[in-house]
Amino acid sequence: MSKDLNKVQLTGRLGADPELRQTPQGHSVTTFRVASNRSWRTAEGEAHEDTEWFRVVAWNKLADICAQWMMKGSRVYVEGRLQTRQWEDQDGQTRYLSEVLANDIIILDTRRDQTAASGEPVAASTAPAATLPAATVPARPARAAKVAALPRGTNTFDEEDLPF
Amino acid sequence: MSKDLNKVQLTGRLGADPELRQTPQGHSVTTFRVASNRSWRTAEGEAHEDTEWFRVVAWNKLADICAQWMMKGSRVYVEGRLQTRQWEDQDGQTRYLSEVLANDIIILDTRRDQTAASGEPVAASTAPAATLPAATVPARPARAAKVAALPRGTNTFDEEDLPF
Amino acid sequence: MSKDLNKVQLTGRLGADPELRQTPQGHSVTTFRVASNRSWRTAEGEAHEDTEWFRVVAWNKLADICAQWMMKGSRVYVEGRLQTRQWEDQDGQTRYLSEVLANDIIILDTRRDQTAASGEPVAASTAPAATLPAATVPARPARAAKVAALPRGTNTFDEEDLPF
Amino acid sequence: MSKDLNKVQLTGRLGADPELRQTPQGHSVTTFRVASNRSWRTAEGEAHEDTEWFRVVAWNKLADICAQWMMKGSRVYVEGRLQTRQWEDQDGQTRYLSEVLANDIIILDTRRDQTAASGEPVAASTAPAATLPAATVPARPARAAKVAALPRGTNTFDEEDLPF
DNA sequence: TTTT
DNA sequence: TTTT
Repeated sequence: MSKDLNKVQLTGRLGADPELRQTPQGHSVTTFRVASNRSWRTAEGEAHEDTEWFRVVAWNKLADICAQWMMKGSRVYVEGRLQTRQWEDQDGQTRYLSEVLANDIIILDTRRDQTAASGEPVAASTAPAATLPAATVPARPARAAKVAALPRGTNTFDEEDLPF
Repeated sequence: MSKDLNKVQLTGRLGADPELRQTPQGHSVTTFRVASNRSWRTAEGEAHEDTEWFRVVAWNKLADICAQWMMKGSRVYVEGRLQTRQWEDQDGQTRYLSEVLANDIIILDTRRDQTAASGEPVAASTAPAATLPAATVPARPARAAKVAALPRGTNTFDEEDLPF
Repeated sequence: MSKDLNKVQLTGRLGADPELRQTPQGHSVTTFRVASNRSWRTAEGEAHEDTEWFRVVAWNKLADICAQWMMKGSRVYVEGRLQTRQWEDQDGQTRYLSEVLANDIIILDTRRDQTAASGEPVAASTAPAATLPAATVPARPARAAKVAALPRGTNTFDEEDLPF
Repeated sequence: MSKDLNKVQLTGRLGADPELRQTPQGHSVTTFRVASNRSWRTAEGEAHEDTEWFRVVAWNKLADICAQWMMKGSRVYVEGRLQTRQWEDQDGQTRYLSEVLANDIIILDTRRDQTAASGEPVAASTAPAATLPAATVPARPARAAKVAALPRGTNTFDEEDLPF
């Protein structure tokens, strides 16, 4: 079996804050949705625009960084591979869900109103990169993990009991 | 609205011959499925492998080239953007289908048994690139377009009556 | 001869304003340099950082957009192919210069002090995308084209008399 | 300092066998040159072709795999980041050399006459991926490391005494 | 210096 | 559900 390329690259803005969860084994998993905008002109010169939504999943250290530095409205670059989960629904229909399993994320900007609560900029506002030491800023409050279902695990971690 | 990146790149082999159809407006549309293989080892050193299937759509000249030069088993590089179509099924459930709208394709090799029928290599066997003049080789027989449904058009062509 | 992949993708900030020139045939050519930063940790946990400089060339409409919307400090995404020009210097030594021939550019943000002169934001500050109609904003003053040398042309335009 | 994208992706064929060397610290370094072909038509329909040569460097395990599985004529996919080394030559001129520091390589095919010597296919002929267990095939004879100069190290390994 |  |  040969090795192939499977790469997705996208930029866009988060539609909501990322959701951080912990697996029973103690691995972090963060999911979020990204709106990627496109604008184009028809042959006649009419302007159009369009938004494509991506579901993104990040694991472990990358998951923690996402939860800490990104929020609703943040603009990000995401690179990863596309994986499509497939299952039978209650009506016996095959259902598909495609998502990007991230392996690299660059925060292109954070939301402007990030200073709202405190009145002064959180470090994240000048935070260049996802690789900055997390400890230098107060993490955003962890979101509760009201997790349930047990879909198929990713192959990176061989877990059968993911929290989403 | 800002312009964003939405790029998918994959290599893999076609699971079946490409399907070429014509829209009522006379545009060519070719669809095919690509199996992209991945192999990896667990921390313990166990070998694993996995296949991810992509649905790919190509339009116009690129559609014609795909139908002419590619077949079941061909190894290809595909680049395009990911688009997810979404609709309500008969049970009122939202269904999703993600596919790659190709804008560049490189034929990495054609199938080995391409000489099977005739006993001599079809022109595709020496076909270097997707950019070769199509007229220099006999096209593979067009597959019948037993087309029906009317999903959402792609924005590239503003068509409402796609043949697939 | 087969068709191959030759793709470069980078993000970074412009080290200086882009330089726009016109060829004798009336084609626009814009060049600029981009600083792409990288940070990493050694195995021992020491932080390091590094800047890689890219020379970028854009042609025609893309060249005009770059000159109009980008300036020193702008953060951009650039995609293109790498080409290395090569020549003999006066000492008979072979010299090389690699540059990215851009085919897609996304402006990720413009410089913060873009309002400096006028006290109010130039249109570029709200400029979402490189694809906006150029006519809606006053172009930055064209930089003079004090052009001279005649390096090897790009193959896109078959010109022998480039202005840089 | 922010984190940026610096990615090169190319396909092409090796102009010569890869050169494997060992650093004094015992790290493997393999270098090779890849010819990436491009064909295009002018507006008038004339066919043109062009070859771009890339210098590629791989380290450690990836270096070993390259040396073992690739040879002159092999077609490969290479992904990495571009780095430009710069130095003063004996005439005080600044010289530049750009190369791709590989982080992923896919072997797209091996050379057809790989069976030449033995009369039967080496395992590499069916070798799908760069990730196959090296031990299942006889390695190609290691090339001698007649190494000398001391250019600037790559930042991945913090070595000052590279063998090329 | 590759390949078709 | 994002953003300009």
